Amino acid sequence: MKISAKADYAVRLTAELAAAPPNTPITGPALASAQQAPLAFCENILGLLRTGGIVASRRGAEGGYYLAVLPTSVTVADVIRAVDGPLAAVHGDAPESVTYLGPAERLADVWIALRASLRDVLEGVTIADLASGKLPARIEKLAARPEARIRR
Amino acid sequence: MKISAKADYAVRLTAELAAAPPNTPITGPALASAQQAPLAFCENILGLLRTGGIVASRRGAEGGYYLAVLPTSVTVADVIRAVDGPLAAVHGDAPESVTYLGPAERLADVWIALRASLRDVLEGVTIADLASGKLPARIEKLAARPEARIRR
DNA sequence: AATGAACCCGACCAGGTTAGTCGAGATCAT
DNA sequence: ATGATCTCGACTAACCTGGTCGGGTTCATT
Repeated sequence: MKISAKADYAVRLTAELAAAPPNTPITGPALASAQQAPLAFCENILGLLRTGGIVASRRGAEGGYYLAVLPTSVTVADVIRAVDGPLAAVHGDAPESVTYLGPAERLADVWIALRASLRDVLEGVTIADLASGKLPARIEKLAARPEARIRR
Repeated sequence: MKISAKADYAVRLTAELAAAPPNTPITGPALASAQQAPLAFCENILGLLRTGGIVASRRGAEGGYYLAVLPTSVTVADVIRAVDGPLAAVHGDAPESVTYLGPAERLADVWIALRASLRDVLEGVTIADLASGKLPARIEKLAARPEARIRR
């Protein structure tokens, strides 16, 4: 249940692209330094985002990376799936494909509910939301709950 | 964003203990075979659950493992935390302790909302719920949503 | 056409985590 | 006392994650 460095960087880089004027490529080094992230790893991730259809790139001089889709139509979930694969998996398999015995029988439904709840958050926030600083009310409300900020 | 084998097994083993009559120890081998899980690994996990205060054990003949707390008062979240540590972390750190620059600034709130939503599910299901097969209405509803079962 | 800036892509590496093993020692029934 | 039973912590092998490196390709500019 942890958010990988790859996913974290991927979302940050995509947000950075969404904040720039459309169709003007930004170079890898510029992106990496804007988010204070290691360059080589960033270009690695940008490659994944490209094969995932989220960003596009132009080579050569005046080249760089730019969004391949409208920032309003790509969600945080899309970005994470592009670099990490499916959002939730129980040691490799999809939650709906595992079966349990005896008293644990209903556990599959817990994992499925968990994934649904993950999706509700991650598919509810677009990259445009993030870049503009205006999160949807549902998300703001969840994040603002007093107990949401304590460690546990 | 994946559920570890350790967490999965831990919940299953705890459910198995909850289904047995209280205070009668169940042996490691019995637990492992009931859930068709590798024995040595199970005993490893049971050790973690013991230091986490969720199960207790008695050695020697007629020994085994039993719940250290009421099954109605331990949640799935408690079990996972006992074996895997904090529920959500962004590459090692707590979500509320990371800070982001520029267009990614609000990302921390997304991660916090995500964790809150995780908790709502995992702290809402007790081991007793699971073992009895009666999940809380909120969870049932989430799991039953038609789109909850498709892969994506 | 030459130049140089920039992406592309795979190989590589270290360290940590994960899944799983094993033997030694503790405990209890008889 | 004995021996069967079971716990328990140290150990390992494989894999994944985060991260690097270098050579090759592409393309705007001059």
